[in-house]
Amino acid sequence: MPIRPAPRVAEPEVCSPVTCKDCGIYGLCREVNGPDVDLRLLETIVRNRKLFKRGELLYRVGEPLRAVYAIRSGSIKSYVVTNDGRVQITGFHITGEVLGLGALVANQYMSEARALETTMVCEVPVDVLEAYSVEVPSIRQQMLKIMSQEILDNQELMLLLGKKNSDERLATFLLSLSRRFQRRSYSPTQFNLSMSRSDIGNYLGMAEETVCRVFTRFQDDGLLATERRQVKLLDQDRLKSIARI
Amino acid sequence: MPIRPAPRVAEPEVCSPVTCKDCGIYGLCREVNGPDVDLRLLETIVRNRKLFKRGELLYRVGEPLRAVYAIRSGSIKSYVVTNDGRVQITGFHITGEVLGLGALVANQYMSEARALETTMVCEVPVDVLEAYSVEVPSIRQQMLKIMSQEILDNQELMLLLGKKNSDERLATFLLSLSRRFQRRSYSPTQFNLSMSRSDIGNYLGMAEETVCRVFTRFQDDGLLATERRQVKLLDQDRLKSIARI
DNA sequence: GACTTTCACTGACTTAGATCAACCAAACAG
DNA sequence: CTGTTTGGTTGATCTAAGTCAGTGAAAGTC
Repeated sequence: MPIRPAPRVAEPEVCSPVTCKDCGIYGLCREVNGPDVDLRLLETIVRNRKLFKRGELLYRVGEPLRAVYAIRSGSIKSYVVTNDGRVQITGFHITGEVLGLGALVANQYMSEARALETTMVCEVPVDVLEAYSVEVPSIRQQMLKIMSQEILDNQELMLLLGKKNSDERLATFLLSLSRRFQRRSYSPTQFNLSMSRSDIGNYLGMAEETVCRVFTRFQDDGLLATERRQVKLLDQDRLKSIARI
Repeated sequence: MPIRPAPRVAEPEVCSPVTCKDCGIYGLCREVNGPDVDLRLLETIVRNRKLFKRGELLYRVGEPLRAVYAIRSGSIKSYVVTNDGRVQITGFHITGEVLGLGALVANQYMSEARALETTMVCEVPVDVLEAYSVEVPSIRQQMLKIMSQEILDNQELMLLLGKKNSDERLATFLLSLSRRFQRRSYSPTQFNLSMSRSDIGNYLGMAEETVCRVFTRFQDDGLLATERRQVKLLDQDRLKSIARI
């Protein structure tokens, strides 16, 4: 049996709320706060803060679109369900990201969304969003950009599920999270996973046990250090070559 | 070795073009041909027929959106490619279906599309489409409906790739094709597969050989009859229970 | 603080499906 | 018409990852 050092990593940092600058709808807020526009959107958004506890539902598939959500702090999972009850997680959303925009197409939510931990969101009612997307053209642009990123993310997940092995899947997952934390001004090398091993396995199409084993092997190989949900990436280059990014 | 009867199936029917009534953009054509609108859209569409031979490319990922396509006859595959060259087919499109609408979000194509056989399409230039979607509100509705179906199809594929075994995958695939042929007024029980076993395997995330083996087993079990690309579904109920639909 | 539940991890074993290799039939090219 | 290529099928073998079972640690709960 190989000796594994099981290196300690720092305590989880307090989950601080994102600044508006790092928020996915900052573009929207900034636009309506330009020289010639009033503060109504920002005010509406700021007034509509909502808190979801771990496990609470934001919306269900098929429900009429009420609002889209920007995550100020915390994290959320999106998933779809078969008629025989099997679940496929289709995305994790972290602080600063926006979800629910896919619902704009059909005017109803296309998936279910559930908080992974205590999560504070800015709720943007759809009528407010639509009114402003008419008044301020670049809001429309911003929304389309987020929606097209959603399509690309889905395609990337299809590729991962259809064509990658377990090592590639987990490496891809960790590097994607890393990149997204960096974009929101968090550390790209050290972060806390708010989802369970089981959720990761579900998302990546592998068994929970396999997720654990790959984590352990990556740790043995000096690629990263983990302690439960705290992760420290030690060799991003090698992870990239494993993920084939 | 079990004796397999290898039942004969009828010759492939001639691939006849879809009637406008069965076409995915019929709603659009009909709208602009209502009592108070002129014939410009239909004329534009009918004038812009294009023929693609097997293997020819309709568009590449990243190319600026020029037009969307309605298939009059033939079939097309959409796919995405990793930077190391692996391919994941994300959809097959048959006669009567519309493709390219996903590109409206980012104003550029999100995947590559290639003809599986000699394929006749109605090309709808994006400026024509946009002009009419302003004039005729229900065209916008029709487009949104097709786009939301695309999102749902992607989610279904993620679920299939992440959570289903080989039998479920192939049964799901065949029943999905069957339903779509039926919608376009073709036989739901007997049809021609325009894609190779290798393409089916790629789409469903399984090896070509596994696709063959499952076809053979389904045939042995009396669920269907195949001869190369010609398929006859013999027991849709049992297929449904396998697919868990 | 004791009890229960949940979660992460590990080992032993099994298996679905991949890979490798070969063959045949149809389609195609000259 | 003949040689060549492509696509579909099958058998033999291998292996990556799933399943089952058990343990310990952490996090809730009363």
